[in-house]
Amino acid sequence: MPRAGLDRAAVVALALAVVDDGGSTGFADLTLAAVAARAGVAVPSLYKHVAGLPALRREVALVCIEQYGMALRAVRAEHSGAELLPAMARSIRHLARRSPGRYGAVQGAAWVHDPDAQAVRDASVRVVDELGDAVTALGVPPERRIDAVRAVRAAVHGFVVLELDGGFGMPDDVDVSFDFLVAGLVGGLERLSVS
Amino acid sequence: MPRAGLDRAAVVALALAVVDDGGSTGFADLTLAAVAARAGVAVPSLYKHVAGLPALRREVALVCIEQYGMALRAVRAEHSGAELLPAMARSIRHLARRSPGRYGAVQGAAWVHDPDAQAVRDASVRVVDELGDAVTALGVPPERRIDAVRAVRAAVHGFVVLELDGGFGMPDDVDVSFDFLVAGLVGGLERLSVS
DNA sequence: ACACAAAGCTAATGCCATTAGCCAAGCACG
DNA sequence: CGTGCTTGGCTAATGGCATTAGCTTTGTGT
Repeated sequence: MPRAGLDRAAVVALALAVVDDGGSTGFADLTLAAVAARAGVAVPSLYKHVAGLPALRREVALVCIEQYGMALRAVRAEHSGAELLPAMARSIRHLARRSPGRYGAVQGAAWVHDPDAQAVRDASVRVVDELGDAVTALGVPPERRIDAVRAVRAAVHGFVVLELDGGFGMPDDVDVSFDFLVAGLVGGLERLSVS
Repeated sequence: MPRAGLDRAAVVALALAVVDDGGSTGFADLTLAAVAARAGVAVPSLYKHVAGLPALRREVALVCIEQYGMALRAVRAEHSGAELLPAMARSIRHLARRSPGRYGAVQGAAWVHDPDAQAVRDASVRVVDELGDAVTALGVPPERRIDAVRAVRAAVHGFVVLELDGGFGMPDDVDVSFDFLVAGLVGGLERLSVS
């Protein structure tokens, strides 16, 4: 029987493929059995490369969060000033729609109290910092920065989650609603810089 | 062996207790085994009262969504005009913090494409209608009503989800951030009525 | 050519949901 | 009071999953 030639990275890549194929619940539904099937290998063989399902989830989440952060950094390289925040918001939604499973991996903050997930936490902090720069570029004063970032995260994340779960029953144009939300957000934050 | 005297309602009540004890993942972690243990009964006995785990989840979700809707209706009975929306937002967050597991049940919109979940969908629609009334009371014009409701849902839901998952790393006062978010939301929507 | 580490495997355990089929409790009616 | 049926409980069996233990084979490095 020929070897499959797996390694840690290959297993994570297969897991990402499973997540991608699983729609918006792809991450929650991630299973060692599915990864093993895709690798053409028996389930216990995976333990030669990853410590178990929770560890694999952690690795997958790390990749997804880093990808998320890279997307935001790319946005920052191409936009500035008041354009930065709306561009980031659009980028986040775009990412979530293109890879709903991976977006789900970014969410599930089981990491918060997991001592083995420092890398995941660090990556999350970098993402939040990007958003902080964007609100600052909007003129938000430093003492409001945290509140502003929280508001942005809440609004964008909430919208995306509701959209992915099909929570917006009406067929009415969701793009318009998103632009409306972002415009309101930007307007509200800009007014902070003058008042 | 004496009978346990269960019925459908009792099983759902036990399931709600399991959800309540399970923190913010209580709904996701709901298990027939846990319910059976609490009932002092073997797992298969539950099938005499509910059709299975998915069905039990549906029943639990229905209770939670109706409770959610009742809370909003209670708010509407006590507030009006521009005070209605902020009061509802606070009520939603309060509910979520007091019963994170139940809030999780409201979320998981697996119901959207489940033919057996019409009652759940109907209850959700009633909740959204409450919010629609609140934005209307703020002076939002009818053609913006849908966008406004979506923005409110996204912002509040996003905030609550991030808060429950511990997604707000900083210890900085989360109450202040929530008030900030709600104030921004109300301000943005009010400006629609004049422009 | 040999030895040893790494990468597969099978077998076994345990937890969960679900189905089938058995048994006893309690009520309903003669 | 008894006879019997409905009903709510049970055990046993099946199948999916994760995990652990321990065996075997492959490849590589010397």
